[in-house]
Amino acid sequence: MSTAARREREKEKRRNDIIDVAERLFFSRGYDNVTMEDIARETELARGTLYLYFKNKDDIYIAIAIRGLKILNGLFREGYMKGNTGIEKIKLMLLAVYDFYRKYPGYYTTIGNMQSRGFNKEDYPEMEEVESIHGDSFRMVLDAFNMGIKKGTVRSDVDPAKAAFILTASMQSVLNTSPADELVEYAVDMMLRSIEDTK
Amino acid sequence: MSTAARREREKEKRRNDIIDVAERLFFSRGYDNVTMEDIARETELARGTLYLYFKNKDDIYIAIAIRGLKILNGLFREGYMKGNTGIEKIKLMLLAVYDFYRKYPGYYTTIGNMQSRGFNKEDYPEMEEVESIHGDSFRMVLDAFNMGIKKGTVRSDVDPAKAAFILTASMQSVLNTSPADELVEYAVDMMLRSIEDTK
DNA sequence: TCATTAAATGACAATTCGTCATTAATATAA
DNA sequence: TTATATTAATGACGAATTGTCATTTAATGA
Repeated sequence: MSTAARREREKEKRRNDIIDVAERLFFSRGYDNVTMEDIARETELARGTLYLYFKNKDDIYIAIAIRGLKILNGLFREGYMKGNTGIEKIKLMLLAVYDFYRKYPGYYTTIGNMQSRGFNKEDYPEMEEVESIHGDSFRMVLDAFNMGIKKGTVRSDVDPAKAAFILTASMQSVLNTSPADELVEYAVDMMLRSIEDTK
Repeated sequence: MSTAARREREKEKRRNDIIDVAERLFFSRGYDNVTMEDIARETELARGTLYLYFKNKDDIYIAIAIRGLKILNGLFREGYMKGNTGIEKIKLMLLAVYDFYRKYPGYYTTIGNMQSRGFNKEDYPEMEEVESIHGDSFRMVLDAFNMGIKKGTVRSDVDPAKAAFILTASMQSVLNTSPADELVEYAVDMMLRSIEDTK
């Protein structure tokens, strides 16, 4: 009776195996220097088979980015939980991005590339999930701002949504420049300084 | 006697014509949706001829980005000149980026794409020029910081190099999100607030 | 006028993509 | 167990596109 269920599991497993192989290859050689043939060879499948699991090469790339986004989102959540005050939560979440960047550089660049490619939901329905995860992360930053303002650790004249948006975008771009630790710390301090309530 | 010189001019002219056509196509359809054949057709040249003027498709793309960088650099210079104090120069240069983004969205995204592709100087010698223009722009921001610190419009505990770097990177990434005017203004204010001397 | 140099051409091989008719494997029913 | 139906996998194929190079065309100047 559970045949169908097992089939489903196996399919999921195979899908994941493909992503495993693909991400290893993409991370080491870059998107353009990996062919579907390469992925097929390493997974010991025929090229055509890959297309039973993914629409095309981009589709695999998005799947990898989603894995990364989930990890990043988890780190965000940790930061959010650990921080006691609003401003502290914000700081820890900014540092979480840095942590992610260092621990998972492959995922980091994959996410960046995916964003700049601008896939649309019509062609790639998984982009819904991307948006959803992103929204979840953003909501945490927003919450931290609101809490900070209410409790007086964040300046009351700060617009939570705008500031949350700007801070996360800025953090991202600083990391895109492959900066030294020192610069990142400095950037975090600068950002916090611009929102901190110092009265 | 000036035959060689004229030849040189004509060659330069043709090169520019190719860039003209290519940028029109790239801007309207995006890099991946433009073929060398398309560019050849519109320039009324054979495909092979394009390769006499450019190493390959990426090479054309870089040439377009360089055009954009020169324009942006000019806007930077304007802002630098117009501003009376250090902080004012900084503000005007940040707004110059925004101005560039609005007036030349095609160049803006081309530059962004080029950066994320990470071309190296060995394969693409023109990347030297890219670096040089970039360095020139950066130097102006840096100068403005130094002046601001000396004259007291910028906080004295700000590290000019780091802050200059972070500010420009942040501005760029905010724009990458296709923001509303309102958000950009807010971002500029936030950034300035973090470096302003308010004593 | 004619030989030399420079510019342009387009046919070619190579790469890689995504499809699809066919084959193989697995599950279900008799 | 055997036959049938369903699901999964295959790889040959056509299409698109890239960059090259031997050949042709045009321009120069002796």
